[in-house]
Amino acid sequence: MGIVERKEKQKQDIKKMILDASMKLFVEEGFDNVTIRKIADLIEYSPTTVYLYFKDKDEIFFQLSQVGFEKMLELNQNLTTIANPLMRLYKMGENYIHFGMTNPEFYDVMFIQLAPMDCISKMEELEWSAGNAAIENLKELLKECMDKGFIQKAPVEIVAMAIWGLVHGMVSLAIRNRLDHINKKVTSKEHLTKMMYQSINWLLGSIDTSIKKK
Amino acid sequence: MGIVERKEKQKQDIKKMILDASMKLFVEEGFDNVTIRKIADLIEYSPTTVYLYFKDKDEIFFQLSQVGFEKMLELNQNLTTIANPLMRLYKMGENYIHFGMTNPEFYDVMFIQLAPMDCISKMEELEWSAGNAAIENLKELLKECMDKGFIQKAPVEIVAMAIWGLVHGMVSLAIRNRLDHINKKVTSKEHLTKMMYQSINWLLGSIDTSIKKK
DNA sequence: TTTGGAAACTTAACAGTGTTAAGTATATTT
DNA sequence: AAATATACTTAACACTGTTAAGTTTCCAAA
Repeated sequence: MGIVERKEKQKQDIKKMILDASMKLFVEEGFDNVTIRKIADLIEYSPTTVYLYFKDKDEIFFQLSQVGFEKMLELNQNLTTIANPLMRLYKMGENYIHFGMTNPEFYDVMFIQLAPMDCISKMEELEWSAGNAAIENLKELLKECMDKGFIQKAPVEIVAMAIWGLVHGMVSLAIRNRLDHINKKVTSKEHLTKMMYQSINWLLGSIDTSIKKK
Repeated sequence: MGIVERKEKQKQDIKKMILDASMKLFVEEGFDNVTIRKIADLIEYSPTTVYLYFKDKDEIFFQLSQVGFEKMLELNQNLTTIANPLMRLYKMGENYIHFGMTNPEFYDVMFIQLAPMDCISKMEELEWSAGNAAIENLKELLKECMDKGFIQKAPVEIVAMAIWGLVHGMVSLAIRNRLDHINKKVTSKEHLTKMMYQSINWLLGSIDTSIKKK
């Protein structure tokens, strides 16, 4: 059965070629410039071949978003060494913001575009597991913060929504050019990122119950 | 000069017809289903006529976003009667969330879609005045809260970014179907909205310095 | 080794998109 | 009445995602 095995491998190879080509277009030219025909050109197949490996365009974007989640997970490796849960929460927020601001296309397809979610709702048995895992991660960290008395006890979903909302809100506003005049100075990407760090710092400072309030 | 006047009025009438038709498609069928040809069908003109009144599709979306800002401003009339600035801030957040959750298409074009911002950056002399005015509004309210001792003094842009980020983040995640599994229960639009209210309540409770902390 | 059939891939097309150049009516001015 | 300016349309260009039908390639059984 070496043949059927090799065939399967070839199939996976072409699938990967398609995703790599999509990724290249996606990162270099942005979401809207990923077209089936351009992908086909890059891998030197006809456009219809793409449909032999992916149900539709949404599925390609779903797969790209999965790659994004992997990249993000990798970035979060630096959290494991931080013992203090509130500091870990801060660093998590910093990682999130940094990821979004330096990989806007990935961030887009992971958290803004409808395509991947449409794909999930179309395909039975498929779900947003990577996203949900990230949410559960945040919720657990918050629970740890509460249990250890770093922040006041409160319904964990409510706080998680607030904190995720905070970082996602700032990053997505920036990506969609809504923060360009938040202050008088020129707001470069780098400057905005630093301001966001200050914002999460302000929030965590406000809810921190482990330090004496003056 | 009665004729040139009437001509000008007719021109404005057709412009309004185009916007009304766009709005109808936009609200009833969503952003992606607004096409020049469908607009033309509705107003019973040829597609090219639309281009005699608007530079391109982006300009139509820019105009629609402006209508959205007007609706939002109207909604915020209920703030004027609230004396306590922190309560005003809470109600402002509630208004914002309510607006976004009940007018997702408008919210989309105002704060998520790139089209209106692209229009602004293309047209010289055009700027995001409605959005910037809303930001200034928030900043002033925050300053009042700080001056009157309701919340700790902090750089107002940083806090504004955090709070706007918080509400925008939650609403845009909801609109883009990323909050569907934030908890085990079925998360209806109404339920999510209530949770968001609790989130802003949690935040404002955390930063409120006007009440004794236990 | 030849033949049958499955698998892989392409051609051509459908129905749609935003946008524009060129042409035709309509209305106003000279 | 003729010339001109305004309003509008026809036809087309260059794209898009997607699919039905046809072709080529490859592998297994006769």
